[in-house]
Amino acid sequence: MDICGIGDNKVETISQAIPLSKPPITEPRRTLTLRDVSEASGVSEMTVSRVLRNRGDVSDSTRERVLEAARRLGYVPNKIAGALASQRVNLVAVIIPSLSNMVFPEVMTGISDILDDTGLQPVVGVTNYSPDREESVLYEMLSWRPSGVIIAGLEHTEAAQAMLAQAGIPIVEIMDIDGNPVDSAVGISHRRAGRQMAEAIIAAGYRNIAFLGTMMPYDHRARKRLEGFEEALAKAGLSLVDREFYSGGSALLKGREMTEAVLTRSPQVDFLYYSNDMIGAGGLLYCLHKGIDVPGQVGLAGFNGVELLDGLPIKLATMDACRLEIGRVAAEIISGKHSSGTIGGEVIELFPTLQKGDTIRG
Amino acid sequence: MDICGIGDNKVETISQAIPLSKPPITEPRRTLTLRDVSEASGVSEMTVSRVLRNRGDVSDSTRERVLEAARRLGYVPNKIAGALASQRVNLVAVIIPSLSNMVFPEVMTGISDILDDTGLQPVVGVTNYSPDREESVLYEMLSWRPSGVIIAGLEHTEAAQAMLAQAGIPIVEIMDIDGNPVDSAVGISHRRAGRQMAEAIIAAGYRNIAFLGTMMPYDHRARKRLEGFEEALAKAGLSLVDREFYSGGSALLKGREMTEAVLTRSPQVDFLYYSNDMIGAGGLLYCLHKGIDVPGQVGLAGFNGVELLDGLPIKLATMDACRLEIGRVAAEIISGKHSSGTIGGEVIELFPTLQKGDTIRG
DNA sequence: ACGAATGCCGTTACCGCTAACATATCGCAG
DNA sequence: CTGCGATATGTTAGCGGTAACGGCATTCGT
Repeated sequence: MDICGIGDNKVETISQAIPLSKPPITEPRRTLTLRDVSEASGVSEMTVSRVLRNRGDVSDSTRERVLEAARRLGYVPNKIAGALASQRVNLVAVIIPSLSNMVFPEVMTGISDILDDTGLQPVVGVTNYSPDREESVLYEMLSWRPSGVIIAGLEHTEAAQAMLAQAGIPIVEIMDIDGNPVDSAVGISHRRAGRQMAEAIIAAGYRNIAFLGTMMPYDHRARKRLEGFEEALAKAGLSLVDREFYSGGSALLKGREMTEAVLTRSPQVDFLYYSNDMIGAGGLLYCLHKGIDVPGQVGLAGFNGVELLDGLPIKLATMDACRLEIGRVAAEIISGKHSSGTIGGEVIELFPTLQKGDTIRG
Repeated sequence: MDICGIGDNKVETISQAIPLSKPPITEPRRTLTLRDVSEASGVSEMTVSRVLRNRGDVSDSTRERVLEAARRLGYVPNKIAGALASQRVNLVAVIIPSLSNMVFPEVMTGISDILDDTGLQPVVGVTNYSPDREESVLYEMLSWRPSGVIIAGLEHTEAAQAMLAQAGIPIVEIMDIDGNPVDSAVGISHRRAGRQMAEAIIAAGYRNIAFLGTMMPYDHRARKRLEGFEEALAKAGLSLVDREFYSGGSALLKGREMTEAVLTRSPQVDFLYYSNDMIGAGGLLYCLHKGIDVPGQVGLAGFNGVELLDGLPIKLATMDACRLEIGRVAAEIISGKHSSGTIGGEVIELFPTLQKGDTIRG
C-alpha cells in the first residue's frame, strides 16, 4: 500500500475567489492552458504566467484583467509543464514503512508543520517494511524529481543507497541514528533507548524479564532496541527469561494473547518489555483484567509514547520516540531552515525521555 | 498536515538489477537524461525511451546494451518530462480529512490493493476536516493533472465542486452517499446507519439514551449518523436524554471523560451511543473499571468496526463502515475496472453490518 | 534637458521526453 | 531478382510552461 499526499502552500489558489454562482458557461473540451487565459485577457502568455505566479512587474490593471479571466475560465495551471520549464519541483518525498501504527502520522504532522510555510509539499510513499518495496517507491518518487527526500531508517538496499547518494538533493534519514547515513539523519538511538529501559527496570528490582515484540525481520529499530536491552541485561548479569513474537492482526489483541502465553509458560516472569505501546496496552489490559498486581507482581513497559495510553486505566511505562520533533527537524533540514548552517551531512540525535508511568515499581 | 504517497507499479525499476558492487564511477554533476544513456549506448534517445518503457520493437541486443548503460549510469527517468510529452500522468489524487484515526489508512489499503496492478499511483492529500483546506489541496493536486480523483465526502466548497466538475477526469466521492455526487460515489448511508443502530438499541429495551461525539462542524458523516439516530428515536417516541461533545486530544481518554461526565450528570442513562469506536472504547474501559454492569445497567455502541476493538476485554457493539471495500471499489471505478460498464456517474451503496458485540443486551 | 534607472510587457529558446512519422534493413514469396 | 511486409531504428515537432533577455515608455536625478 502506498500513499502520497499534497497539501496547500501559501500560494493562494485563484479558485478560492471564484464567485461561481453558476459553473462557467463554456464547458471545456480540452483542458485550459495559459494561452486560453492570455487570449481571454488580451495579453501575452508570459504576462499571464507572471500574474499567476505573482512574480515580476505587472500593472495593477492588467493583473486584475488576467485574474478575472483565469477565474472565469476556471484555469488550473499545469505544474508538470511549469516544473519542467523551471527545473523546480516543490515536492518532498517522504518514505515510511507504514501508516497504520500511529507513529508515522505524527512524524508527518511534524513535517507538514514546517513545510507548510515553505511552499514545499510532502509526498508520502509507504513501504510496508519491505526493502524491495522501499527501493521501487524511492525510484518512483525520484522520477518526479522532488527537491528532497525524507526516508525512515538507515538500512536500504544497495541500489536504494546508490539512488539516494546520486540524487543530488538533500536526503534525511529519520527515526534512527545507529548507523551511517547517506547524507543527514535525525532520530534517536534505539540501542540506547533499549539500554535505558533495561537499566530502569533492573534498578526497580525486577529480575525475571521477558520480551514481547513484532516478528518483522526488517523492523531494524525494534531490533536495535532489543539488542540494547539485552546488552544492558547482560551487563547486570541477567538475560531474558522468555520471549514471544507476533506478526499481523490487531496489535491490542496480540498483546493480550502474547502476554497470556508468556505468563502461562513462564510464571516466574516479573517484567514484560513490549516492543511497542499498542501490544503493551493489550498486555496491560489483560493483566488488569486478570487481577494481576501491576506493577507489584508484574511490571510492564512499551515504547513510543502514543497518545492512546492516556486513555488507559493506568499509565503504561514507555519512552517517547520524539516523533513530532523528528518530523520537524527533518523538514527544516530539507527546507534549508535548520539552525546549523551546514549543507547536509549532519546527524541530529534526539533524546527520548523515559516515562515510568504506573507500571514500574518505585 | 498533508501527505502523499507513491508506491510501486508493475514496471520493474531498472535499478533493482543494478549490481553496484561500488557506486558509479562518475559522480554526476547535473542529473542524467535520456541523452546520456543514448550516448553511452550508441543509440538514439528514442530507442532508449522505448527500451525503458518496454514499448515498441527493439532488438534484444540493443535492449541489453541500453539497459546495461542505464544501470551503469544510475539513470532515473524524468516523469515530469514524460508526462508532459505523453499527456498521461499515472497519479490518482486521494483527498481525505485525516490519517490519524484508523479509518482512512484502511481505505488507502483498499485503494492500493486495486491500483497496484494498474500502474496508477495514489497520491494522498489531507484536509483536517477543513473545507478551505480541501479546496486548496484539490487545486494543488489538480495542477499535477492526475488521471482521477478520489475524495471523501459529498460536501465541498462551491469552487471545489466546480473544479471537480470541470476537471475532465473520473471523480469518485467516497464514504457517504447521502447527497448529490459530482460524478461517481461509493459509500454507505450514514443516516441509515444511525437509524439502524437506534432501532437495535430500542429493540433491546434501552430507553434513556445519550450521544457522545465529536464537535467537528465539518464531520458531515458523524452528523448524518446522529440525524438518522435521532430520527429513529423520534419514531419510537424517544429523544436523547443527554449529549456530550469533544474535540482534540486522545480519543480514548476523551471517551472516558465524556462518559464519566454523562453518567454523573444523567444517572438515569442506560445507553451510550458514541460517534466512533475510539471514544466508545474509552467509555467501555471506564465502565468496566467502575464496575458498571455492561450491557445490563448500561449499553454501549460505537461506529467503524476498528480492529482495535478485538483487543478489548469485551467487544463493543459497532457497525462496520466497509472501509476496505469502499477503497477497492473507488479504485476500480477510477481505473475503469469496475464491473458496471458505465462511464462515471454511478452511485454504489454498500451496506454495513451491525455487530452487537457484548455491549447490547439480548 | 538628457542619460540612466525603472516599470511593464513581449519574444525566443529551451526543459526532457514521447507521438507520429520517416527511414533503413531484412526475409522471403513470386 | 524484384517487391513488399515486417522489424528495427532514427527524425521531427511539439507538450505547457518559464528563464533570460529585449524593447519601449516613463520617471528621475543633477
